[in-house]
Amino acid sequence: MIHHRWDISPSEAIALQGRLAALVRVEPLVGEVHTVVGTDCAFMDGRKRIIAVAVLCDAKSMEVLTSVREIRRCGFPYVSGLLSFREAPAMIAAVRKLPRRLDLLMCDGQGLAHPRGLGLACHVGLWLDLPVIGVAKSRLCGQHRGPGARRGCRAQLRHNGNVVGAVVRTRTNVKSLYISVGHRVTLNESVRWTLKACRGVRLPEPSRRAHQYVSRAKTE
DNA sequence: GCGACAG
DNA sequence: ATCTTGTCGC
Repeated sequence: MIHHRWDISPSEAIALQGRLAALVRVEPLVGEVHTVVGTDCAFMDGRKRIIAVAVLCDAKSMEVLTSVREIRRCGFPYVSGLLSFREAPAMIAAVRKLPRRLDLLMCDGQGLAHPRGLGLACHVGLWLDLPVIGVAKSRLCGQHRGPGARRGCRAQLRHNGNVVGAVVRTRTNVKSLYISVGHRVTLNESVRWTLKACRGVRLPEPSRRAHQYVSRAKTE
């Protein structure tokens, strides 16, 4: 069963990740991608509440079509490797508020590039049964050679002998991004969509807009 | 014991 | 993530 309780202990969460990881599917996208959604979270009242934002963009122009938000009380502490238990509940609720259908989702964090193969992007993808790409700004696990300095350069991210993601230079001479599969998409498609969505800046447009919106919403 | 550690 | 202003470089 994919759906489960979220109010569990860190040790129970780790055990659960082991079971859920086996359900993640790496497969080509099905059908055309017309819309791409970006999500991001921020904290309010000194981490007492969490706000999640989901921004729906047109896949062709990457223009924003709609955005929604969800505010909840924080129910789980930040623990490296257990990020989804802290952010996924609010993030999932926000995505479900979107009025239109979404074809692809970008999460701010790792997908398969996770110690137990179940990063935030995988967890959200399984729960919603949607194609999800993990777009992280820094490394959680695995090693890699430095990708070239030019936009488009990439390097394999491997962990325990497996390729779990790609380190991608989305902008020349700017810190690279850690891309990995969340669910129902391949690593190559993930990299291509990420590059396609970066309009001259480091972060893909849906993610960048989600970050802007969540920061703004927090101050209102 | 020591260093690493998504957001 | 969050606390925070201006500043250096492409």
